Amino acid sequence: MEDQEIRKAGLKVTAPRVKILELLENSEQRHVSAEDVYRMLLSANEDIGLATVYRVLTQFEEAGLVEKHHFEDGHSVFELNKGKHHDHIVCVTCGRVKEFVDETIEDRQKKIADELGFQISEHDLVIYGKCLDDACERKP
Amino acid sequence: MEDQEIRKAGLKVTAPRVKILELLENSEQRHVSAEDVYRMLLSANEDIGLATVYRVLTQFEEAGLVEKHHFEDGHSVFELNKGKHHDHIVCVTCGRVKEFVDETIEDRQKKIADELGFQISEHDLVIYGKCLDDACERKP
DNA sequence: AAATAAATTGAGATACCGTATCGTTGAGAG
DNA sequence: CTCTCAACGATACGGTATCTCAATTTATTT
Repeated sequence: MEDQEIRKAGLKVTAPRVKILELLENSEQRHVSAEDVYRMLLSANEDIGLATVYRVLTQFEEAGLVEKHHFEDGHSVFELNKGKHHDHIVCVTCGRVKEFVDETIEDRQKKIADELGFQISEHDLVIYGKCLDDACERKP
Repeated sequence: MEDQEIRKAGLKVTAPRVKILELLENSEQRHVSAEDVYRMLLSANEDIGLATVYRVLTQFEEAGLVEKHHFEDGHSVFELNKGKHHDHIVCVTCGRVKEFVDETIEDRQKKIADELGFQISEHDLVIYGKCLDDACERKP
């Protein structure tokens, strides 16, 4: 049950939080924006304000339940935290997102930060490209 | 002379473009936001509108004269294009930015994109961390 | 050098994303 | 069940970036 996860995060179990968490868990796309979530809630006839969506997603992020990413187009997306770090590759045309992990890159990053006198808190590698999928089209 | 570069970019040589390019070339910081540029112009008693600053920077970007980067805090910065690709490491506290290049990482990226069926157009690796500089302080 | 056509400009309006405020509601401890 | 404080929805707001449009400027043509 979602209730447990929310409680564990130190948050009260409220309808919006449960609904949003459910939605994230059952969503087709792993990467959704706050607006996406809001629209999905409307479709589901849930009466939840946009401000609450942002609030809840931010709280979930602080609690480590979801991760937030800022892509170059200025769009922020949230995704359920699977607990495993990964980077993203985004199609510049259709917006499709894939995930990947590469130990070599991870190691090099640590080394570089070390050399430059930084203590890594996090990082974001995003590769932008054109995917070769047949259905790749610019979104409307 | 800046005129040449602007002309080569296919743009008319106008006062705002020359001033902005000069400013980028002589600026202390390599990484400046549009607002930064605007404020610098005001200080220099130039009568150039904010909209123009955005327009010119965007044109410069399209012409390849500058590069634009979107950091996680939602801040965009521009920097003169030295023609050489590099990535960034940003201090989460003081905002200091350093650049680096790592061939190993570059290679791995190409390989990953290949495997996932993407044709890389560009990429952005940003490492966020805490720098160990003595003067590191949160900005006012 | 003057005329002209096209591009560019500044000011302000506007769009956009995300945050803050505020009065109301409801979760959950006692 | 009652009470208190956190959480809520609505809406105003803030900062960044873009759009609109009349006025100006560029650079080409006379």
